[in-house]
Amino acid sequence: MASLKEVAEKAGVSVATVSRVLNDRRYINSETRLKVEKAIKQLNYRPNRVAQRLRLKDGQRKLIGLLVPDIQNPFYVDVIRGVEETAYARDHAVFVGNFAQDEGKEKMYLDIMKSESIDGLIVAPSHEKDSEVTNLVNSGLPIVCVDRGLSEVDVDVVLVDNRKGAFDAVEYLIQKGYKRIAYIGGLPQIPTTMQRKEGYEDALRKYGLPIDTDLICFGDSKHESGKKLTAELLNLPNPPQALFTGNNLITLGALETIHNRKLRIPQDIAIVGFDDMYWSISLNPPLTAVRQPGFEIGKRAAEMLFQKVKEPDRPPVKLMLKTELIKRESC
Amino acid sequence: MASLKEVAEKAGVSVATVSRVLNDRRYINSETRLKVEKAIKQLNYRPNRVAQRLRLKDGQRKLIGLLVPDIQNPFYVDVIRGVEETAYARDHAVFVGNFAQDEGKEKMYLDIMKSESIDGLIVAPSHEKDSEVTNLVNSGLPIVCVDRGLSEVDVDVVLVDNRKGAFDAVEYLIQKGYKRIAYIGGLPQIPTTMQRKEGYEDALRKYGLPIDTDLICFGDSKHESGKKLTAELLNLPNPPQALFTGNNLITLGALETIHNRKLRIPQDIAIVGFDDMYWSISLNPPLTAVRQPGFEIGKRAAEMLFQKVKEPDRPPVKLMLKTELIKRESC
DNA sequence: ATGAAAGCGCTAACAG
DNA sequence: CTGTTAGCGCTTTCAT
Repeated sequence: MASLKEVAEKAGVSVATVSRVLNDRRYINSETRLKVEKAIKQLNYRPNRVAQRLRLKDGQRKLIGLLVPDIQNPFYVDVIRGVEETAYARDHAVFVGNFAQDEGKEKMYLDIMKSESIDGLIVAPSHEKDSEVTNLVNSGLPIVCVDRGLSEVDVDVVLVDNRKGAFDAVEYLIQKGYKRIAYIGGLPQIPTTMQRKEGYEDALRKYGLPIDTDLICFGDSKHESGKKLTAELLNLPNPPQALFTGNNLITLGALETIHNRKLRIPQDIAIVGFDDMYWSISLNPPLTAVRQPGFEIGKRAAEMLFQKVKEPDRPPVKLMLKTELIKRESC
Repeated sequence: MASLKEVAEKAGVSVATVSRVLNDRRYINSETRLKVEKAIKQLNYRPNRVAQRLRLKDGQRKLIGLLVPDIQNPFYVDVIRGVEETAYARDHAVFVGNFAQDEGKEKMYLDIMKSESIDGLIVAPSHEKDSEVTNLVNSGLPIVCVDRGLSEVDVDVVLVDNRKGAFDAVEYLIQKGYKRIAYIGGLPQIPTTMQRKEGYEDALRKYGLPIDTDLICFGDSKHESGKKLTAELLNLPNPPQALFTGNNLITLGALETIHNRKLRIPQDIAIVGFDDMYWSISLNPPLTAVRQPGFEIGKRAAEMLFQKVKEPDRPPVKLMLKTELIKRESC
C-alpha cells in the first residue's frame, strides 16, 4: 500500500499538499493539483483509514458501529441493511457486531467499538437498564437505540409501537372467535417482550376475556424455546385455541412443534406471530403476522445518528413507527 | 478514554512499562506490575485498537475481514456466525461487509478492508475471475475464499461439493418418478450456479433423460427471480413436473409463485431446493433440500485463515465439505 | 499556495 | 528490569 509520503515524493511536493488536494479542496494551484492527482493515480493510492481515524476528531472518522442482538433473526438483518445503505450513501463504513443475546459478548463488542474510534453507535441494548450502554451514552458518544430504549438515561430511539402491534394481533384473533389465546414471549428482560405482553393483555381485557397466567410464558427469543414452550402449552389439560408468538424465531419454533404433532392450523390451533418475513406466505399455512419495518428502522436510526453527530447537544428524540397486521391464513 | 500515557503517569512509570505489562509479560518487577495494573483498573483503561493497528505489523492486528454476497441469505448468516465464533475464540474482531451482489459495492468494501489494515480476509468472490480479489491475493494478503473459488490464482478455499449435492437432489427426484425436471439457477457468473447445473445434468444423463434447455433458466439468486422464473416455467406449454431450485432465496420465491397459483406440492409440481434452513420443516409443505454446512464452512475458513496468517508461504489448500439431502415432503 | 513539524496512541528497538 | 525515542500514516496548525 502506497502512503501519502510516497505520493508526495513522486509528485515532488510535501505530504501536506497531497493531504490538501485529498481533503481540503481550497488554496491549491491547479498545476500542483494535477501533478498530485497523477501520482495518486499512478500509485493507486488509497488513504489508510486507520491512520486517518487515529488523527481525526470525533464526528469525522466516517465509521459508525452497529450492535444487534441476533443476526439469525431476519428482522435485525433488515435493520442492518437499512443502516448500511444509509451509511454508505454518506460514505461511512459500518462496523457490525452480533452479540447473539449474550451480555458478555455485548460488553466485549462495546469495548471494541469504543476502542475503534467510531463516530457513533446504533444498538439494541440487552435490556432497559443495560449499564454498559447507559455509561456509553453518558460518556457523550452519539448513540441511537433501535427496537428497545434505555430507562436510566434519555437517549435517541427508533422503534415500533409494540403494544399496539400486539393488541391488533390479539384483537384480530378474538374477532375471529378464539377465546383461549396464549402468549409466547421472548426473554422477559427485553422491553419488547413485555410491551407485547401488555398489548396482548389489553386486547383480552377490552373483550372481557380472562387473563390466564398458564397461557403466558417466556423463553429466550429463539427458535428452540418457541418449539419447547409450544409443546408445553399444547400439553396443558386445557390447551389454548390460538397462539400469539412474540417474535419470528419463536413463531418458527411453534410451527415446528405444531407440524410435528400433525395438528392443523388454524382448525386445531391458530397462530399469529410478531414479525413478518417476506416469505411468510410460503409457510404452512401462510402466516398472519405483525409486520415491523426493519429496514426503515435501520434507515431512520442511521439518519438520526448522523444528525446527532453533527449536533451532539440537540435533545434526544423518540421515533415510533407503525406496525401493520398482515392477514393470511394461520388464523 | 484514558490513554497509555495517563496510565503511565498515574502509576509513575513510563509508557513502555505499561505497554509491557499489557503485552509482553516478561521482565517486569512484580511490584511495578501491581502498580500498573492498579492504575489500569482505576482508569478503566482499554487499549486504543486504532493506534495499535497502525503500529502493529501484518498478522498481529487481531482483525480479519469477511465479505459476503448477501446477508439476506441465511446460508451466509451461518457462514458469518461460524467465522465470528472462531475469530472471537482467538480474540480477533471481524469486520463484516455485505456487498449485496453488487460488484461496485464489493470493490468499495475491498478498498475499505485494505485500508483498515486487516490481518486477512475471508470472501465469497462475485465470480471466478474477480480481478479485485485476485489482485488482493497476489498482493500477499492472506485470503480464504468461501463458497466459490478463483480461477486465475491459486487460493485457499472452503466450499461444498455443489455438483454432487445437485446430482443427489435431482437423482432423488428422478427416483421418485419425475421426468420433466427444471433447474432454476442463480446468477450465471457465480461458480456454484454452474456447478449445480452440471450436477443436475449429470443426473439427467445418468438416467437417460433429455436435457431440455427450455427447463434450465437463470436469474439473480434472489427471491424475486425465483418467483418470476417459476411463473415462466409454469406458463410453458409443457411445464415441468418438478423444480430443482438453485439456492434458498430462489426456493422461497418459487414457493410463493406456486402458492399464489394454488398448485399443490408435490402433486401438481414437486420441488427440491439447494440450501436447507432450520425452519424448512415449517414450510408448506416441509421442504426437501440439499443442506450445506454454513456454520462449519465459516469455521473452517477462519481456522484456515489463521493458519495462513501464521505461515503465509504454505501452499493453498482446497477444502470440500459434504452436502446432505434432507428428505421431507415437497417431492 | 506550500512546506515543516507536531501529535493522535501505541509498540519495539535501543540504551542503560 | 525500566526509560527514552522513533515511527506507523495521516491531518492540521503555524510559518513562509
